[in-house]
Amino acid sequence: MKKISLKDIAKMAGVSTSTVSFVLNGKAEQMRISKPIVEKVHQIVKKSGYQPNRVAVSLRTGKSKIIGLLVDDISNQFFASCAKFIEDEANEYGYKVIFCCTENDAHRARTLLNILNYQQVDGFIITPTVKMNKDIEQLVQYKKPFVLMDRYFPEINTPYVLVNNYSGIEKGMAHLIRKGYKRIGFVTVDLKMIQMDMREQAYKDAQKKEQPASKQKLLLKLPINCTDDREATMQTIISFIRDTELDAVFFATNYLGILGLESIQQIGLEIPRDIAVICFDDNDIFRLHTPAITVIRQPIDKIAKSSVAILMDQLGAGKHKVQRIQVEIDPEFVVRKST
Amino acid sequence: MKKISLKDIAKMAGVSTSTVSFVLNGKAEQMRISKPIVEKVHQIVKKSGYQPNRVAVSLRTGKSKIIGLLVDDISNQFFASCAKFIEDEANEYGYKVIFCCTENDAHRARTLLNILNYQQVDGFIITPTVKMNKDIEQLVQYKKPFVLMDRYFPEINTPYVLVNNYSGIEKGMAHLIRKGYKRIGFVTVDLKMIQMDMREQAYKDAQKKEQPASKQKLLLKLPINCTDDREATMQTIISFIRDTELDAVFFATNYLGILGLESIQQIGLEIPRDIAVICFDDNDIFRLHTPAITVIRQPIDKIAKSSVAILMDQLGAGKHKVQRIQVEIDPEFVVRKST
DNA sequence: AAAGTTCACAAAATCGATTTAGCTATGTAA
DNA sequence: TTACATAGCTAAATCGATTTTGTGAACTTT
Repeated sequence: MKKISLKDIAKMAGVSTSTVSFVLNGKAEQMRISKPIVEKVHQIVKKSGYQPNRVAVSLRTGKSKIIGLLVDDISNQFFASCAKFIEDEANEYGYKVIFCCTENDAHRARTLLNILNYQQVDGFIITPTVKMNKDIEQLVQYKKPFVLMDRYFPEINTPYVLVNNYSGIEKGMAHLIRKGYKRIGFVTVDLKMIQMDMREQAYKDAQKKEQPASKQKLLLKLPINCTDDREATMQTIISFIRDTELDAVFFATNYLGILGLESIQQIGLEIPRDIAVICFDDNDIFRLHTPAITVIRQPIDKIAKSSVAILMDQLGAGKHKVQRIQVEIDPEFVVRKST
Repeated sequence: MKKISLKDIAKMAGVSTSTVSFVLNGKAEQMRISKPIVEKVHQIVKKSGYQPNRVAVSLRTGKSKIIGLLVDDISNQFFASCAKFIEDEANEYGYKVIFCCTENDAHRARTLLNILNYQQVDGFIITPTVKMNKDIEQLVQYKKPFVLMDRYFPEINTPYVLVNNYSGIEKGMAHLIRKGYKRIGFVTVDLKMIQMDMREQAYKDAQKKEQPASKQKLLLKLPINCTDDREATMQTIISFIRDTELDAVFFATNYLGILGLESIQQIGLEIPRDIAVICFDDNDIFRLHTPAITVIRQPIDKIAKSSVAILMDQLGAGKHKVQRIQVEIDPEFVVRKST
C-alpha cells in the first residue's frame, strides 16, 4: 500500500494541510480552528489510521526522535542489559534507539558518531573509548546533546552517569579485610580510563591503609587487548596467583573475573578454601558458579534510567528537571560463597 | 555549527545543486558534466567535509538505510550476540540498526512494527512472537522487506533463517543413547512456536525409536511464563527429575538449562555421575560450569550474516544474489564433561 | 459608511536532498 | 542559411511534513 499522507487527510476533510497539521499538533485552539473542523479531522485521522511520516517531520523540525547508543560491544552482558533498559526508557519518551559497537576503537567511534550525526540522531548515550576525548569535546562545542555512561573524561566537563567505582572496591576490600584475608591480589586491565583508575586507586588506598609496610606488589595489570588471547592471559593470571601466594583475589571487571575463574580452575585451587574470589560487576556466571562468587553489582537499571533522563532533559523532552548531570550511583555489594 | 548543505557546496563551486548532486551520486558521466567541474566539486566536498543529510535523502528517495531489529529481549545473551553480528554486517552494507524488544508480546510487537514503519525503516529482521502471524502476513501483503530469525510460521511463506532444531536434538539424543543413558528426560517450554515444536518432535522421535514400549512420559513442558517465577519453576524441575528417576536430562533452551543446573545443584546430584546434562543453545555459563555442559550450539554468526544477506537482497543492496531465502543452519555439537 | 479588528482558515515558504524537464551555445546536416 | 542535434549545464518539481504569512468575510468602532 502507499501510505496516507497529510495531504490525503486534508483532501478527505476538505481543508488545507495546514489546518490538519495544526489540529494534529494541538495548535487548533491557538490557530482558532473551529470545533466542528477539529472533530472532523480527528475522526478522519482515526478512521484512516494515519500516522505522520517521521522522516518528513524530521526534515522540517530537525528532530528525529532517535538517539544513538554507542557502546563497546552490545554482546557484552553489561552493555546488553544497559541497552535493554535504555530502549525501554527511551520508548517512554517516544524515542527510538540506534546502536553501534565501537569495539573500543576511537577511530571507529568517530566514524560512527559522524554517520549518526548525519543520520540526524537527536542525541547520544556513549561509553567513550580511550582517546575519544577530542570527539567528546567536539560534541560539547557543537552543543550536541549527549551523556557519557560507565566512564568519563575528568578533564572535560560533560554529563555522565556511572557507578561509584571507588566506593565499590572500597566496600569489597573492607569485606575481605574484615574476613581476615591478608594477601589480597588485584587483577585489572590497563585501560587508561577513569573507571579503571578509580578501581585501582581504591584498591591501593585500602591496601596501604591495611599493610603500609608491604613491599610486594600484589597488583596485576593486564594489557588492554588481553581478551584477544584468552590462553595467554590465563597463563599470566595463573603465574600471578602462584607467584604471589594470594589468599584472596579481586578481579576488577567481569570478563577478568571469568578468565580468573577458569585460571583458578586450572591451577586446581578450591574457592574459598584455598583462595577467596571477589569481582567487580555481576554476571549470571558468578551467580551460578559453584561456589557462587561475591560481587560488586552495578545497578544497571538505575544507570540506564539516569542516562536517559539526563539526555532527555537536554533534548527538552524531560518529564521532570534533573538535578545533577554528573551522577555516580552507589554499587550494591552482594556477598556470596566465594569469600 | 550549522551543517554544510548541498546548496552551500553548489554556491562555493559556482554551480547548481543538481550538478553537485549528479557528481556525488556518480551520475556525472551520464549527465555529461565536464571533467573540470567534476573535479572542482569533489575537491570542495572533500575540503569542506560535507556529508549529505540522510533525512533529506530518505524523504526524497524513500530509503532510510536503516533496518529494524525486533527481538524478544536484547539483554538475552543469544539476541545480544545476534544484534552484534547483525549490526556489524549491516554496517558493511551501509545500513544502521534500530532495535526494539518485543518482550514476547504480540501487541507490543505490533506497535513497534508500526512505529518503525513510519520511522521509514527499509526492512526488518524479526524474531516473531506467538500470535504475530497476522502482522507478518501484513508485511508480506505490503511487500515490506523482512526476514524472520530463530523462528517462523510454517503456514506463511516468508524468508527465514534459523538453526536446524530437529537435527540438533537428534544429534544430542544419539550421543546420549550411544553413551548408554536409558532414562533421558526432556525439559521444554510450551511456547507454541515452530522451533520448540521441532525440538520436542525430535526428542519424541528419538525416544520412540529407542524405547518403543516405554510408557512413562519423561517430558516436562513448562508454561510459557515460567521464567517469571524462578523458584516455582525450579521446584517443578526438581520434582520432575526426582519422580522420573532420570539418568540424563536434555534442556530445550539455554535459560531452562540454567534453571536446570540450579535445580540439580539444589537436589545435590552430581553431574555426570548421578545425572547427565545436555542443553540446546550454548552459553558462557555452560562452558565455565563445573563440569562443563555438553551443548548444541547455534552458530549465531552464520544466522546473523545469513539474515542480513537475505534482507539486503530484498532491499536490492545485496552483494551477491542469495540462493535460498529459507535457511536452516546446521547446529554444532559441543561435547563437554556433563555427558 | 469608511476604516480597523477579529475570525477561521488557506497559501506558500521551508527543511535538504534527487530527478525530470528545460535552456543555451555550439556543431553539423540539408 | 535554416534546421536540427548534441553537449553541458540549470531551473523547477518533488518527497511530506511544519510554520509563517495572507486573505476574505464578518464584526466593531468612530
